[in-house]
Amino acid sequence: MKLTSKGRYAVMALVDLARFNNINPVSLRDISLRQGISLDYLEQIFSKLRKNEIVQSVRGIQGGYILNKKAKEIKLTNIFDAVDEKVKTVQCKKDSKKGCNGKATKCLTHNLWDELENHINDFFKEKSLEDLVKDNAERRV
Amino acid sequence: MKLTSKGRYAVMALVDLARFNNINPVSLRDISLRQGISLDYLEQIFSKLRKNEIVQSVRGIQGGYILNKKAKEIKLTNIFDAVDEKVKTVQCKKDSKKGCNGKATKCLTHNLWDELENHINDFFKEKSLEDLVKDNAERRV
DNA sequence: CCATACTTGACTATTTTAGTCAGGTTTATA
DNA sequence: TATAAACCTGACTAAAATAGTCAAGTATGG
Repeated sequence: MKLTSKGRYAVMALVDLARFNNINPVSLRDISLRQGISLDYLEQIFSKLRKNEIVQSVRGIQGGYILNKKAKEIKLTNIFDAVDEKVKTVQCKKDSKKGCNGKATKCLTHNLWDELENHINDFFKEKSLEDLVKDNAERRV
Repeated sequence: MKLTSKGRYAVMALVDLARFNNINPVSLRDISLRQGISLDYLEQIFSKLRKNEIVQSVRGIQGGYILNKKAKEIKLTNIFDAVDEKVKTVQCKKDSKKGCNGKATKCLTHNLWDELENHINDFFKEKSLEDLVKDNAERRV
């Protein structure tokens, strides 16, 4: 059970961005350098974040990205949704009327995995970008 | 972020086993048929469960496996440990004195991932096999 | 003594991840 | 209005992890 780096990077980059947000757009190049994430990969990630209206892009020289909402209103769950980082505990279709794996009944542990999924998602729904900026203030270099 | 089938199968198989446990050893063949898990794969999984003293094997005709402790005392966390299902949210070494990714400081979101890991592990520590048997009683066929 | 059941370890196809690479387009500003 | 800085897009791929399979055992109860 592990987090993929796409989800992790998305959050790292947004926290980075959120810290400078009120001043100017932040370029991906800067985030790339500060966070040690490949620029090309960041572009993929930010493309999704923009489509999901988490960030806005500012083109041209001195351009970059800014948050599209207040940091308080951006929850982890929004970020993960945007980059397709999903919590998957079962293989069986969630909403199928049938049971799991073609059986008539639910698999023995179906409820457990649902519960686990909810438990994790609750965490994601609570945490906002603002919380992260506050909690994790890294000393400037 | 997803659960691997090794961990899921281990739990499914143990719940199946726990339901018949007081009567006779349960053969992997039966579990395989009931749960739709390949016998060979189950053998790999049970080998680890046995080494970690979650189950005992009973050889010979009418043999199989029985739980090595009371269902109440077997927590999800024990099962996942046994089959190497680990919760991994960070890539950086957990106990390294240095920061993450060779930097001097912790990465911006390090605390967050630690918190998430703990949140998930708490869930695993609470749930016992007994809980699962009670919660998920599947109607016999 | 042998069928049943467990045991072990090597092997492999598939899928996913974590990017790279190439070739754009847009826009601020000098 | 030229151009450099920045974003945008999609195809491609190496490496790792996953989810098993396969083969060849060993132990034991009846």
